[in-house]
Amino acid sequence: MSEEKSLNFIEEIIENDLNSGKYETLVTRFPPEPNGYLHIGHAKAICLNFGLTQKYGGYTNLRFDDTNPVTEKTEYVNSQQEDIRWLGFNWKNELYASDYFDELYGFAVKLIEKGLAYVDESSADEIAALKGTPTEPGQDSPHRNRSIEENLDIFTKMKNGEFADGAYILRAKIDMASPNMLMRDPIIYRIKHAEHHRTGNKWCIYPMYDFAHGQSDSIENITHSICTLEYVSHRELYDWFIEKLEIFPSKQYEFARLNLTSTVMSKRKLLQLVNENLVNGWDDPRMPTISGLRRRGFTPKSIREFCERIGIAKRENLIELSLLEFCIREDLNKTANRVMAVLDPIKLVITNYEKGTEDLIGENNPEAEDGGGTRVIPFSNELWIEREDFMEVPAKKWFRLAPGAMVRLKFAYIVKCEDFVKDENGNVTEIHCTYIPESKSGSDTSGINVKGTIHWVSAPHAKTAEIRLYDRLFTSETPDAEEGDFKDYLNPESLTVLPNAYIEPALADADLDGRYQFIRKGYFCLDKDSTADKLVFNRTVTLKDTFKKPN
RNA sequence: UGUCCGAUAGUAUAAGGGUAGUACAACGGUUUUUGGUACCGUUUGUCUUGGUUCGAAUCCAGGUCGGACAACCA
Repeated sequence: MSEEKSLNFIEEIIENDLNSGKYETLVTRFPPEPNGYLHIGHAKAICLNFGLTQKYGGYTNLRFDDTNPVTEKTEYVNSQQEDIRWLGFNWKNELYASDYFDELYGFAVKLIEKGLAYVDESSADEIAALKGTPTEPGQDSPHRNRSIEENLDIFTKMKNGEFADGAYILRAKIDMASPNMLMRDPIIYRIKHAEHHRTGNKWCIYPMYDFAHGQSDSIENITHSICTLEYVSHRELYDWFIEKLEIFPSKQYEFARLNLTSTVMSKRKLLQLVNENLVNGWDDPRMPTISGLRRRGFTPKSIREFCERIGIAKRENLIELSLLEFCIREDLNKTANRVMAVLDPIKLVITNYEKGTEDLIGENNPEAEDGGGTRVIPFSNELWIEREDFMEVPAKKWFRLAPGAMVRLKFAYIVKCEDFVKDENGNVTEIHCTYIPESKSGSDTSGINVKGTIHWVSAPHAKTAEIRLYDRLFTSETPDAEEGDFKDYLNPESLTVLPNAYIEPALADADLDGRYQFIRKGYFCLDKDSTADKLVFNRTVTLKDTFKKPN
């Protein structure tokens, strides 16, 4: 028997509509405004819309909602397309609301002819004054009852560029006393003498969102127009236009947008972080943008998995960052090769190692489906190890290096700490060990069992690299909800740069697509800032750490 | 003071009148040449008050709490 996987509320609606024969083909759309970069919240909507048509058949359009020429740019169109493709989705048609400007203009004329729209020369303040409040009804504009002929005449002149911005607007004639503020004669066209990224200067009037979105859905025969909760109150208007215009009845459904702990998601706030140089651009690896996550080392698969796991519902939610971290660890654990890098080095000298150097064999990834293969790792009597792997006075349950203690050097020998050197400030500068020749990894006949295994890099063979460690961008789990400015809660330690870490020589061939586990330190990837002489690695995420530090 | 939407473990999400389940998190254990992985286990929940019913997370009514709505933005 097949496993019954439960459906979310949108899937239920779709299955009902398909089973009842209401629709034969499912058509959805992803409709971003090209005015910024896509973030993980958009990824949720992308996975939903494209995922639905992958599951039920039909197709998904990519439609740019470009009805406001002053905020939109081709640059954003391109970056948004790149991000959607990177996530692994392909749209059926690439469309633009601006493709429909002629048709939309015709719809406006039709509404005027039906006596359902009028031009209004009131100022923005005057309109606001008559709008009422959520608890009080509004009042009719003095221009509400102009003749159809006059409305048509002025609207034509608006289109022909005879008026300055703001001189007139076109409003739907609905009900100034409606409990829904959006139904109080909403503005549907405004004059904007601005160059549009696609239509250039052809138009000087542009439709508002409410007069473009539903009609665009209808033109494309979108069956299920899925958007976020803040559009719930727009649905009444959405349906009103479709009804009065007598066009294909697309239906709008709303789900709760994604909120993630310790970050912000609003475009306005992300823009502020970029503009005020609080991060290094839209693709800063600390940003929740798709491009930031990509640069950080997240995989498309991990993001799709995340979107699958968070679910689709109508209640507001705040997802814990740990779920995103789980998703990327789960993917990388199976795919990332294991290598060794020492982030905070201290010298370890093996006093009885006479061979000079030796090539050892290391497994690339025992968790990989194909076994991962092996590589050569050079070894010598002088190594770099992690400073935190040595304690002069070991804590309870410490099973790394300490005076007299033994540990396994990963892929190599067991060593015993015999001595250490301190500088005049009391800092340990060098650790002296002896090794057990019979304990070589893979052919250990020593019979010695040690609890600790530490990573290392041979000092004479090591390459250096810059390593960038990232932590959560905000110290508050809910920076949006805190008192005062959200920027007051930025985490000052969200970025730590280690300019001179040591990496094993095999990493010299790292490329931008590679994903690596630095053994015991986390998952890393090469950053685009790398040059031939200077490699830069980003830490995608740490390994899960269940070691309870003393104290 | 209005209208609309919502409420299930710490966080999400199922159960659609009949055993409140799953995942992440947390905690404990086994295995381990990564204090990782894998495997096993533990803790924690139906906002509230009534009603309908043999039986309610589910249906109904009232309340409480949270969110959205007064841009010539989307």
